[in-house]
Amino acid sequence: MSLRHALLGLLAQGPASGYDLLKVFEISLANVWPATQSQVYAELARLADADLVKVAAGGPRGRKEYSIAERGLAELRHWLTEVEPARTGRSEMLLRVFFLGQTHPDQARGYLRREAEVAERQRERLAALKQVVEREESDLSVYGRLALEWGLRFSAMQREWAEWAGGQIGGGVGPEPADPSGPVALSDPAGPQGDRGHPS
Amino acid sequence: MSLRHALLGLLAQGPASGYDLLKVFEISLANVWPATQSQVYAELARLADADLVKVAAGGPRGRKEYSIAERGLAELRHWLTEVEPARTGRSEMLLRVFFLGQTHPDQARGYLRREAEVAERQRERLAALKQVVEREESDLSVYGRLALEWGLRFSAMQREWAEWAGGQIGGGVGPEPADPSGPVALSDPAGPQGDRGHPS
DNA sequence: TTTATCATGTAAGGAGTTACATGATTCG
DNA sequence: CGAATCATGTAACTCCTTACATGATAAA
Repeated sequence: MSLRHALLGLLAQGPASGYDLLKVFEISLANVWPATQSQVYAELARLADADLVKVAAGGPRGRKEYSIAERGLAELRHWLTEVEPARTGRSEMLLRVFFLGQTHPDQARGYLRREAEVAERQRERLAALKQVVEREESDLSVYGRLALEWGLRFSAMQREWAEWAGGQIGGGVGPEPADPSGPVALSDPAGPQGDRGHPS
Repeated sequence: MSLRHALLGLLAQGPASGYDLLKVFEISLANVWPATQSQVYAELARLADADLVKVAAGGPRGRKEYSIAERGLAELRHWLTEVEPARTGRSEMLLRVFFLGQTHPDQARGYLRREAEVAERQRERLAALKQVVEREESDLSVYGRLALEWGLRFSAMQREWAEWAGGQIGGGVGPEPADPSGPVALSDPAGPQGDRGHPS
């Protein structure tokens, strides 16, 4: 139920319409908590229904201005300080890594190289944003900067890991004979496979 | 649709029942792609229906043994090499960071300190697992190791960031007067807020 | 006047979670 | 015999995505 809290958090910084909030999701929260138009409008309606926000209808073109209510602020603070964050990460990127043995080493290396490149582009984008933010003496709060720094560190880590990982694969760099049907092909009858690593 | 590919990936390593696969999800893929019992059984049925896997019914107690079909293997390889990974990360942890200005600096620091501790425990757990894996001369494929290493690097990064971030907050370490209703309280009428950082 | 932007909603479906429900077999 | 484990499924609900649908106002 974190979309709810994202909306409360934004409304705690000042009143806004669904449309306004949507913009913030696109520009600013896109990489932390993406949300679609459908979702935002629906959740705002629920929030108003639960008296966590107040609505002032009647702006220019059907515009509704939402502002946080006492109960909403209380809920936000409760969530921030007393609710244990869910850490159920899903990573399509890592899921693929587990099964990369099903491809040629060359393809596995290619996959990791592309990941390294994507991470590097991301890092550069954030580094540029950081420059802008620092130069402009900031609209951006301390906390926004912390998130930005997380992104920088994450993308640097990701790039370094992907480069290292690419180097770990096989010895052969040129084309090698394909191994017949997988990496180790554990098809023992005694149930499937032993333990595997579990990161994050 | 990655649960589908996770199942195909596991079945590519050898036949298994839904129950077997569930175990793998609990032990091994839990941190990369968690899945529940409901989900696994339902998806296996769909997979069989689409002829991506074959079923051999009739084990001891209603046990059904699934094995990957040609089409399934083709789909798996296609996904691994030709489908661009979705990078839509959601992070409850970072979402909170954005709104930490709604609490006392002390509480914000507390939050980040707890995150650092959680990350450190995670790191230790993975480091221990790495030792085991290295000592046992490994059932764990090269690729499992790559994922494990990712987890180690990620949790180290997370811990370092959280410690650094805690230090960035306020100057005051003792109790400070609460600021009335938020950090900067951008309640300007000219639409909501400027740009904010967007990490990963 | 046409186009872009502002502004809000609904509907259908996929994916995930939690809870319920049932029964067979093995081990102590 | 009773408990643990093996083994499979269904139902209800929440959350998210994609697509459809509509209309007002501001700027060129």
